Amino acid sequence: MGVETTRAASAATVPELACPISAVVDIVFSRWTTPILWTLHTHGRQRFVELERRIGTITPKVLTQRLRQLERDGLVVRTYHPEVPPRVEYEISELGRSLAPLFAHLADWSAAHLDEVEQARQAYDSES
Amino acid sequence: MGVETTRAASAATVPELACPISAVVDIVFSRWTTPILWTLHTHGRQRFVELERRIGTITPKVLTQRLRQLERDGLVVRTYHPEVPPRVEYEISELGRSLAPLFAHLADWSAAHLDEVEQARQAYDSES
DNA sequence: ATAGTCACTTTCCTCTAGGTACCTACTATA
DNA sequence: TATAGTAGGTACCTAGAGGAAAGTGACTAT
Repeated sequence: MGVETTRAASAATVPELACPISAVVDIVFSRWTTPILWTLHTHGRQRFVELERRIGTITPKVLTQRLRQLERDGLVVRTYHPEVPPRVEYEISELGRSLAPLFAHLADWSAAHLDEVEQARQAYDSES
Repeated sequence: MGVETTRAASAATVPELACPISAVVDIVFSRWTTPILWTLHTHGRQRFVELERRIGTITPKVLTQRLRQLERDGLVVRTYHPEVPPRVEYEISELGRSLAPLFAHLADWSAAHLDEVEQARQAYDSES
């Protein structure tokens, strides 16, 4: 054990064998990606600082990391304008927009069932 | 700092202000929950060791933690039979089953667009 | 001359999720 | 006698994610 580093790592650490949607979950629902995609979706093309201010609690380092990852996955398009001061704009790609019905589906489930989750938690916490 | 532990933590760390689906994502797509729910969904009610073997790479400690969390959130029902040796069965709750179309939607997106993500990654890695 | 803007980058540090290993009590089987 | 199976609990440890804060470079405004 300890030999599987590069490509065998997927079999050792990623639980995709038991779940065909794990790959998508890693891409779309890793930390900070849904607030970024949601902000980009609702406010359209915008600059780095606008994203930073709208999300509010994210640090620039993490925002850069997540945007790079989203760009690499083809969900976000980055446009660099070599001006002074530099201007960079981010927008959702075509591929990213194809997630919109999925997010709407999630929002629907949230509206319909989130209070049931809250009730289940209160019941669980109060009994045992 | 360090004072916000119980309820102020949600405002300090959770990015829900910018994204109305963050709460659902935390509940449904936190680590190991999709393999567990998927296995429970496809193989029906089953015991702890069956889940452990089917998922394969999960440790019993983490499996216990995740199952407790899913039970608390009302997505999974745990049934304890006080026999010797003890027998415990897990199954998806009604609330958990309401996630099925969402998971199907995700599987559809995966089948339709996962290769585009892979292509985007290769393009990104080869150029810069 | 100083401060401010933008889009990051870098360094340092903390926190915790998760892994390893061992433990429980009881029974059936070899 | 010893081992395996059952569903976990507990203690310890490490790797890595993520936060805080300062720096960078080129230019502008005061």
